Amino acid sequence: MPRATTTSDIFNAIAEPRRREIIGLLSNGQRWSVTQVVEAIEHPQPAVSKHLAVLKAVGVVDVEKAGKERLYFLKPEVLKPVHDWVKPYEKLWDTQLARIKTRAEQKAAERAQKN
Amino acid sequence: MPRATTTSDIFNAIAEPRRREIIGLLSNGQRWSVTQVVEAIEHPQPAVSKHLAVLKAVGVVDVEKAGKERLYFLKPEVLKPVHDWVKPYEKLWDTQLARIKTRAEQKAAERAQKN
DNA sequence: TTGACATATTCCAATAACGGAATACGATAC
DNA sequence: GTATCGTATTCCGTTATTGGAATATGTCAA
Repeated sequence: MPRATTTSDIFNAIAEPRRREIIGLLSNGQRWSVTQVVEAIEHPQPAVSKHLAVLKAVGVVDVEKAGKERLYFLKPEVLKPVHDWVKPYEKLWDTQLARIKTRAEQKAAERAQKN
Repeated sequence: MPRATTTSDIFNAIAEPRRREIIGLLSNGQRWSVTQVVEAIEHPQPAVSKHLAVLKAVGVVDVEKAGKERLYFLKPEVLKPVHDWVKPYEKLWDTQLARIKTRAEQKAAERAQKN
């Protein structure tokens, strides 16, 4: 069994850095033509069109026709599963950092006592 | 150019659902032997060992030897880049929901005025 | 209708994933 | 040392991906 398709879910779609970059561009809420995306990220037009097709397949972007242009825009809510999955772990490194910080403060307090 | 390696970064590593599942298991902060993981997720041992190897390669888990067992545990901070990347988008679907809510409230207010 | 522009699609080559099966390695116990 | 348990590794076949190049499709304007 090969690796899951890039279009099989949002986790596979965003594994590719340039696709995350495109999502980042569209995050300003504006509609972007393919040419604009091509100019922003430095990559040939066919490659960009392919990445956009993957993003569209998983639903994280959608298109609007405008004459000869295609205007892509973000559907951010499709990223929610990623957020929901990773959010709980935030607490783990938070508490770990908190623990380190606490220990550092304790040592500082000990040093202060000695003097 | 082929797809990026699953071990090339955390985004590629977590694209595979069973690897996310394993991360979920280890999120209780305990050390898990391979056998325990095998029993928890239903999957043959070699497959689990391979997934663990990928997770270890990107650093999101680490191992400790204990006799003939290998005890794996989570290094949650490696997930931080994923969290950091996706977090800003939260606001987008939040405001979108907020906008819908606002509109609903406006309509309710309009209806209230008519009566 | 011809041409120019915007975008999508197709074909290619190279690469790596995944599960499965078999097997190898390593540690303990007898 | 031999058996056994726990785990890792190797080999296999199938399949998708990626960028690149070339080309096709579609839309508008002159």
